[in-house]
This record gives sequence, structure tokens and C-alpha cells, in this order.
Amino acid sequence: MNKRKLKILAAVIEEYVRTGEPVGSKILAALPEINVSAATVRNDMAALEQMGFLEQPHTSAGRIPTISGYRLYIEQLMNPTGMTEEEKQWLDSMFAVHGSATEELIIQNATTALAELTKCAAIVTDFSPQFSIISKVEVIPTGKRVYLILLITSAGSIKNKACRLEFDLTNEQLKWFSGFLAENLEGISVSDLSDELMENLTAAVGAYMMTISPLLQGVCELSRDLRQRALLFRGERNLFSYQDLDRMEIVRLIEHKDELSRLLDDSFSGIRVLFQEDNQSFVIGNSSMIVSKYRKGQKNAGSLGVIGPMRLDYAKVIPYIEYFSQKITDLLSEQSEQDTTQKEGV
Amino acid sequence: MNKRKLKILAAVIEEYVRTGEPVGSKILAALPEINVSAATVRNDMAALEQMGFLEQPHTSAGRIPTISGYRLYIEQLMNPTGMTEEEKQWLDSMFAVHGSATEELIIQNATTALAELTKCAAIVTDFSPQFSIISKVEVIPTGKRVYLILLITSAGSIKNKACRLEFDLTNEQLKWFSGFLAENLEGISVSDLSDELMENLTAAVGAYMMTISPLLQGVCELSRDLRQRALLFRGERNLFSYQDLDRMEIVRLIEHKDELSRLLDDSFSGIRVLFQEDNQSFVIGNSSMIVSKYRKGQKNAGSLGVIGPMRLDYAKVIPYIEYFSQKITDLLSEQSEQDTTQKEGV
DNA sequence: AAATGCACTCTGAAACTCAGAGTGCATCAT
DNA sequence: ATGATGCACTCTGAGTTTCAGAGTGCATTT
Repeated sequence: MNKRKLKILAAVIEEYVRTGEPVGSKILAALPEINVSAATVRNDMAALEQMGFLEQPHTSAGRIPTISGYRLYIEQLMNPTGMTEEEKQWLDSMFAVHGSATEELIIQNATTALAELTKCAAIVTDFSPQFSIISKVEVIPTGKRVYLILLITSAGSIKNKACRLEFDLTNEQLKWFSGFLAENLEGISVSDLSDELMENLTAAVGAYMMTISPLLQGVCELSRDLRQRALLFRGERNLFSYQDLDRMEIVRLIEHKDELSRLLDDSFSGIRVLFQEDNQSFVIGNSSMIVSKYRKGQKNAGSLGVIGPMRLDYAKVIPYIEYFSQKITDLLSEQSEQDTTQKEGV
Repeated sequence: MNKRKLKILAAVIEEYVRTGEPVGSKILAALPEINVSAATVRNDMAALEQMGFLEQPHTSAGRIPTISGYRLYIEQLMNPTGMTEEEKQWLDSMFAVHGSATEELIIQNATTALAELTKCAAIVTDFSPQFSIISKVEVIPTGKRVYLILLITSAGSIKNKACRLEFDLTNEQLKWFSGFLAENLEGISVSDLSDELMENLTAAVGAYMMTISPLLQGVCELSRDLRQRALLFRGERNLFSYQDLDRMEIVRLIEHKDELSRLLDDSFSGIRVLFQEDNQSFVIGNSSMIVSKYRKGQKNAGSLGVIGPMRLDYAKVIPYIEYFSQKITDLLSEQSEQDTTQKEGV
């Protein structure tokens, strides 16, 4: 394995990504960065095929990269293009929707933007809500025997649920229950909202049990909601525009998107690129998936990634993913600082 | 035009919908409901073609229905299959998610269910929020200089927005502003939330202007949000499974879905079936769109419909749409009664 | 070590073929 | 007069065949 072979491998991949056609020796020899004859290129390509980095769809066709070929390219050969200033600005403006954006919104916007920018499907798992604090619990009467339960976290996400009771609460009852919830829930971390805690609350209510049980039920559901990590999937549509992805497989993927979270939540660090390999049968054939983690403060808060054709401009897309995960980490961490300030302030 | 010709037209359409292949005289003659020879069928088909109800993709192929053919079939020939009891039950269970479902949720669930049931894309425009009443306005401090504005309507929909101020409000200020909003907004109909009203409020605030202007801004935005009619589009994916719809056109449709609302909001009554005709270039080629209105109480509250291939089992799908619009009308009207009771109750 | 020349292979588009499905029409039957 | 039969004609689409072009490997030359 020498330098020229690597150069040729890189050229094959870049050419193949560009055109989608198997790449022949002639085309490579004509490239400015390759200054040897086609025959020499052929010899090197034969060697690269031997080593498992290239393959021929059939004799007398050009070569296409194998998964190992892409791997080698991504890990050692490509030189990332970074993002242009314009792109960064566009993105920053996407993120800076409003000074007062909630974490939820940040993540949603990011997912959409990522899909749009890469023309791939973007996927994000988010368990950052777990690191936030219940900042407010309210019970608000909104109609005859209908009460709205409101749960607000320090991250700015708001969950609510309407509950219908058998009887109307007296003002005292309402006041008592509001106070009770505030006392027991406000200020505690979402991750501490265990089922046990809720059971304890239920027990503590005791006497009032019968009357307000639907309300407590509602609180339980909201807290469960809050603890659940979100899975966002945007830009599925983009996948249909790639010729080399099978439509049936795309549909299957969309219908079983939850299976993806397994891949995303695996423990790893930095950027990871996944291909369809023996064991991972749920990834679409000829597709690849690029994932990265993001953090909130020091803690892992989720993963984000894109799914696209294997024939992808990695030198461009990987920096995007890096930028996104960094950006989200920054934004969440900023918020997280506010949380702590707020906590101290209270 | 005689009875037999109509029978043949219906048979052609049903056969074509079933197989997707142009239908020849032989196949028709073999059907139990047609008891004449193939030649006779041919003569009748030639006549039907003359009249513009059938066409041949090319000489010596079978016939396929024209748009006029489908029209005639839908208006006079088909006999609707209605829904099975199972289907009705499945649907009713979909709708009955929770006794305390908000209108928004009802509509969303219905859209999803409709898409699933018909295997088409389902589309719903909803302006029922406009008929509901602001039942609660709250301003809740949720952090340092961060306030949450909460708008709850009698239909159970909840809009909220976090606002960041330059200074923290004193308790009195907060109380005053809350009272001010409650006094001026609670109990009024969403459709009365005009921009003028908001301007008047801004004027009335006067002195406090500087401090709380972001909050008023927030209220304005929320009210604008509330007045806007929603456009829901579900099951886009389904469209990709139909061979005779062009993928590019589907993508275009999805990207310009708002243009659809024009078709949906047109005034008409009952069920309407639209095809790609000269002027309506935004409908996908070879597709059809079935739409119906639904009401809340006596007022039109929105439209719902599906988009699918022209080759659709109308006898089945049209009853679905009828059932859905009836069901939604019922559910919303039920809610609407509650509103009025509540209003009187207060 | 790299380039040249050359015989060989494989593909994919174009041309060709042809059975089968379908038609229209003239004619026959009732 | 209405429907059935027979028949010649048309068109398609699937299967074959053909062939130039692209690409290769290898023996040989520089």
C-alpha cells in the first residue's frame, strides 16, 4: 500500500460519489491529481480490489468503493471541507429563532435544519429534558369539572393535560392540592420523578383520594411524558430522492423508526459512521448513517445524525454533523447555566 | 345511452381500479353481470368512447376510464359499500382516546386515522378554534426575567410562549397585568381577537409600556396563532406506494401543501371529488382528491379529505369520508355545547 | 517502475421479432 | 333491429439479437 494507491482510492470514491457511475481507469488518469497512465491506475486498482477496498459490479466495468473503502476514506483520506461562512450564518439564524426558545424547540429546529442542509433524513434522540428541573406546577380550572394540569420545566418545556373530575373542587380543595403539588414537585429534577415518588404522593393525598384521583393520574402521565426521551425524525422525504435506496426499505425504516434509537444511543464518542453490515439489518441497503452525541453541560444529552445514501459527500456532511452537535451542546449548556443561576436565585 | 352501456362503464371502472390494466371486451364479457358477447361489449365501448367516458391508451389496447367516466360513475353508478361494523368500532375507539381530548387532538387523530384507513394522504383544514372562547389568560414567572404567557380556550387548546423581559416585574406589576389581561380577554371569542383589539390593549397599558412590551407582544403572537386556521397533512408516505403517481409531483405537492387549502376551503357542500383538470395544475397527475366539510354546531368549521390515485375504490372511500366528517361534526358540536353551558355557568 | 499495445470481456442501448390481446367491421342469426 | 360470429388488421411488450464502447489484464517496451 503506497501513497499513490491511497490517492487513487480517494479519487475513485470522490468520482463515484459525484457521478454514481463505476469509475474506470481512463477517467482517473485524466484527473489532475493523478499523473500516471491509465494502465498504472489499473494495476493499482487491481491491488486495491485485492485488498478489499474496491469492487467491480462486473468484469469490464469500472470500480466502486466497498464499505471498507469508504471507511478508510473517511478515517484517513478525505479532507473535510468545513462549512462556508454563509452556511454558518444561515444556521446560526435558524438556531437564534427567539432568545427565549425552549430546548424542545431548539432541538426540533436543529433536526429540520440538518435534514434540509444535508438533503438526508435527520434523526435526533433527546434525553436532555431529564436534566431539567420542575419549575412550576399549576392546576387551573378551565371549565365545569375540567381542570388543566400544567408542568413547566426549567428548560422551558411545557406539558399540560386536561382532566375531568366527577365533582367540582371547592376553592379550598384546589388551593390545597396546588400547594401540595408545588411543595412536592417544584424544584426537583425531572430524572427524580420516579414512579415511586408518584406513588408516595398518591399515598400522601390519602383522604382526598377519591375526588382528585384523576388529577393525580394526570400528573403521573405528565411526569412520565417528561421523563421519556424524544425521538425526532425529519426529512424522511429526502430519502426518496436517492436512486440507489430501495423505496420499500425506506418505507419500512420510517415505519420502524424507533429501532433506530438503538443505534443512536449506543455508547461511543465523537462521530460514528455506520454502514449496512451483516448484523445491522435494519439500516437501509446502500445507505449510511452518521451519528454524533451532544451534551448538556458535562452530561450526554442525546444523539443526532443523518441517514443518507452510502454515496454521500462525507467531507461535507461530517463537518456539518460536528458543527451541529457542538452548536446544540453550546445552546443547551447555556440554558443549563441559566437553570442553575435560577435555582440559586430562588 | 342505455342501461347496458352504464353497466359496462361501471364494470370497466371497477375492473380497472382492481387491476390497473386497460380493460378489454373479453374480460368484461366473462363477468357474471354482463351477459352479452364480447363483440357487443366492443360496440358499446366504442360508443362510450365516443361519448367521452372511456379512452384507449392506444389502438388495440383495452379501455380505461376518462375523468368524465369517473364522474359519471361516482355520481350515478357506484353503490357505496358503507363501512363494516368492525371498521366503525376501530374508528370509534380511535376517536375516543380520552374523554378529555381537546379539539386539536380530535382533529389530529382523525387525520391520522383517515390516512391509515384509506391508504391515502389525508388532509384537514381546521378553523374551529375561531369559534371557541378564551377561557383563561395567565402570566407565570418561570425564571429570572422570564415569563410564560398562557392562553387557554374553551375548546381545550393551550398556547403558550415564554418572554424575556429587561427587568423583573414586581409582584404588584405582575398582578396588575394578569388582572388586566384577564379582564380584557377572558370570555371573548377567539374570532374577536382582532389586531385592533390588541392595539387598543397596548394603548391602554400606557405607562407600563416600556417594561412589559415584550409580554404584550407575546400575547399578540399567541392570539394570532390562535386565529390562524390549521392545515394538517398526514400519510404523505402512502402516496409513494402508488405506481401511477409521479414521485416528483408528490414531492412537489408535499412541499407546497399550503396551496391545497385553496381547494379545501372553496365553498361547496356535501362531498366533492376533484380531478386534475386543466386549471388545477397543482393536483398531482392521475390523482384525485375527495373532500368534505365538517361543522361545529351550525357553523362550517373546516374541511377534510384525502388525496390518492385516480384509480381509487370510491365506493369505499367516499363513505369513509362521509363518516369522518359526520363524526367530527358530532364531536365538535358536543364540545361546543359544553362551551355554551360553561359560558352560562360562569 | 511506468507506459504501450492488444486481445478479450461485458454491458446497455438499439433494432428486430412475434405471439397475444384487442379492435372494427362486414356479415349472419333471431 | 339487435346481438353474435368470423376475420383481417393493429399495436404492444417481452424476449432476442446485435454491436459499439468502455474497461480490463497481461505481455512487452521504454
